[in-house]
Amino acid sequence: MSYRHPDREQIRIEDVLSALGNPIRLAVVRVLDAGGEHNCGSVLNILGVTSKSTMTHHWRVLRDSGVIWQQPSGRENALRLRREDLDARYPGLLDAILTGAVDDETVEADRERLRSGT
Amino acid sequence: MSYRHPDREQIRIEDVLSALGNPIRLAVVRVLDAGGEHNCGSVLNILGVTSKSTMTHHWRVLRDSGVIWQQPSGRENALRLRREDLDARYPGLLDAILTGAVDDETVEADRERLRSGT
DNA sequence: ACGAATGTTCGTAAGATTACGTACAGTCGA
DNA sequence: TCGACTGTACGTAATCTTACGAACATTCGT
Repeated sequence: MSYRHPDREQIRIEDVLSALGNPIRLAVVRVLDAGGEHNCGSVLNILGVTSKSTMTHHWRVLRDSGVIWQQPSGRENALRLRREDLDARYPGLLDAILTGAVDDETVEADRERLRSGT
Repeated sequence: MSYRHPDREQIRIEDVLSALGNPIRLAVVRVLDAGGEHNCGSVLNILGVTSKSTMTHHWRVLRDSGVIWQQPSGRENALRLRREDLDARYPGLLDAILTGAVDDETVEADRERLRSGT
């Protein structure tokens, strides 16, 4: 069986934003964007967190908002970022978000360095 | 009395995304971006919705996430989009979102035309 | 066919979000 | 100073979100 995904034209920016406005789901997108083949378990291992059932919820949010493809393949689910669709509908959005997430880490690390020692 | 706003470096992208992942708040940002002087009441009138107390909640979310400035001025609250800070931290993000919101409306209107008549 | 592997579904629960009315605090104008 | 105006604070309520364990369905390898 396969999942229902929104068509490209059915994607809505507010759904994309609220999907990515969650640390776990944003981290998922960063993992998928970094490349490589991924399934639920591999992402779960990389993030080193949460239960499978919790992730099932996050997969649905990401799928329903149009951010990822999730396709059963054997007993696994192949996961892919819908970059082409997102770039077509919202040029620059995904890159700005991914770059911003990296920037947040940098800024956070800088603040940390300042706090402990000079 | 005035409000607590995050410094530019304290802004976090996930907070920005979840703040804007709400139709009312996204609409607020579009109104502020369109220019002109605004206070709570003027935005409330333009959007033509919801109660003042509900909006007080949304002002807080937008303020705490670093999306807007909210400054008491007389008996009103001046509202301004923190475009410089957002552009500095997340280049291209705000424009991509605002453009995307417009695009969503266009796509929606096209789908509507197709549904009713040819 | 059996057992291991992958991921979903279901039930449950704690906490967050959104919404609204009423009461309140501060400011302005007459 | 009094009343109107702007917006917040508080209480309440419905709904959504996030999380997790246990049971389950499907697929793979042997």
